[in-house]
Amino acid sequence: MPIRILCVDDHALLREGIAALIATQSDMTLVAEASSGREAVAQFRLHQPDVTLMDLQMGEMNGIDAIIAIRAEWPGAKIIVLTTYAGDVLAQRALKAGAFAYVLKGLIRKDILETIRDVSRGLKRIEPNVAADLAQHQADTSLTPREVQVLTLVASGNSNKLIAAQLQINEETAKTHIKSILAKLDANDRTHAVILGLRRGVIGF
Amino acid sequence: MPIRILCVDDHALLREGIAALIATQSDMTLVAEASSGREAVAQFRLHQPDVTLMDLQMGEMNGIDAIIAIRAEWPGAKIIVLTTYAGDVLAQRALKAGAFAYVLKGLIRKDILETIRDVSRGLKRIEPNVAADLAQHQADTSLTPREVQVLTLVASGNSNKLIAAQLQINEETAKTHIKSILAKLDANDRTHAVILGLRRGVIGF
DNA sequence: CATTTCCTCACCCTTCTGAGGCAGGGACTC
DNA sequence: GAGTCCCTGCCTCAGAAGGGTGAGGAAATG
Repeated sequence: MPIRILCVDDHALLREGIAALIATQSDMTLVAEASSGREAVAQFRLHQPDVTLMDLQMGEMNGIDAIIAIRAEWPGAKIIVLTTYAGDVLAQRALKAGAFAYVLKGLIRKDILETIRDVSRGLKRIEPNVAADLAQHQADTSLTPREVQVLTLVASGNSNKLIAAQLQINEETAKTHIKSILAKLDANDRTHAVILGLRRGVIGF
Repeated sequence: MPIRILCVDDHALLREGIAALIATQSDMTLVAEASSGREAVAQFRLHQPDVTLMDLQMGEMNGIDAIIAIRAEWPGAKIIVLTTYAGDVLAQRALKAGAFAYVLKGLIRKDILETIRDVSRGLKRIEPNVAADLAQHQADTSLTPREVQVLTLVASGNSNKLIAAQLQINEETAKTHIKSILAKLDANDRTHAVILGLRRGVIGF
């Protein structure tokens, strides 16, 4: 009984690569593909695959929301996050959402196939790189929702005054949030904070 | 006589996808793969393919430098840039370096195959999206080398004083560069400039 | 109920930033 | 040789950013 796999990625070429890779394995079969989070949920509903390979960056519904949606309906769903690169915060969120593994695209075939087999057996598996990142930062206090909101506005080039206006809070409050963000991310200034936020997956591009 | 193709990308999975795609076409054959710019030049030297598919973001030597190196040796080399997403500046530089086409990953098979055929016949081809971006910004004066250098330092969270120290120039000069950058990119402040620089491919991640 | 976290706001103070204008020297082009 | 672009430097000055500290209310957590 082969491992039934669903592949979710908005890059057709990459899905093609996965398909080709899986086709070479006698114990695996690709039962469906999806190019967005929304499609992923639909396809999962249709096929209920043993393992789902899920990208995070997608158009219609991101991977993390898709993971949450799928596991809300099927708590046993085994999902592997397969992403180009993403900061530790994204990895953390994905794992918290119920992902079984977090692997980077660009890995050699063997590693990806092994991860699929491991996960299909119910084992969890984290990339050494990602694990190191997680270990390094998991102790760090992460940003609060409000701080993420502020940082996002900072990333758009807003001044404290404009941020305050948009969030309908006092400018002093905005400054307090900024100060907190700088301290938590260990950033030199707001620009640095934005870069670190991007790198670590706190804010999107 | 099939179109002989070299595929350059640091993602093994994506190369796999390309390979699978090309394998379905009777008039194309994949003669070599490379996972870095350096390898790309070596493989080109070995096989002198009709068409090269080249990613831009790679570890050892980036795609643009690889294009320049290859076309320095073989001015007739037909290279297609195949990238996930990149700003207009990168596209501009790639085309200037001698790329025949600039297409985004995530396109459907047909478009990619058509581009390969067009380029193999010597036609150039630009993505509509990318072309629009280029048209929109090509009038803009681009950043000077020094300004790019300054912006890169800004992105690392350096103050004007530190930037000046690292470049061994006066802080006032650093400020002049910053002012010029802000004006050219039409940015509100340095943070905004960094974001715009990232989006447009002026600076890397 | 006690504690903690988060969001909110306030005040003081120093430093940095960004707008504006100006100008000389070097390199390159026409 | 004239013009242009780039890099460099200087000045002023208002406004913004950031460090430090404190503190109150709301909500969640134990």
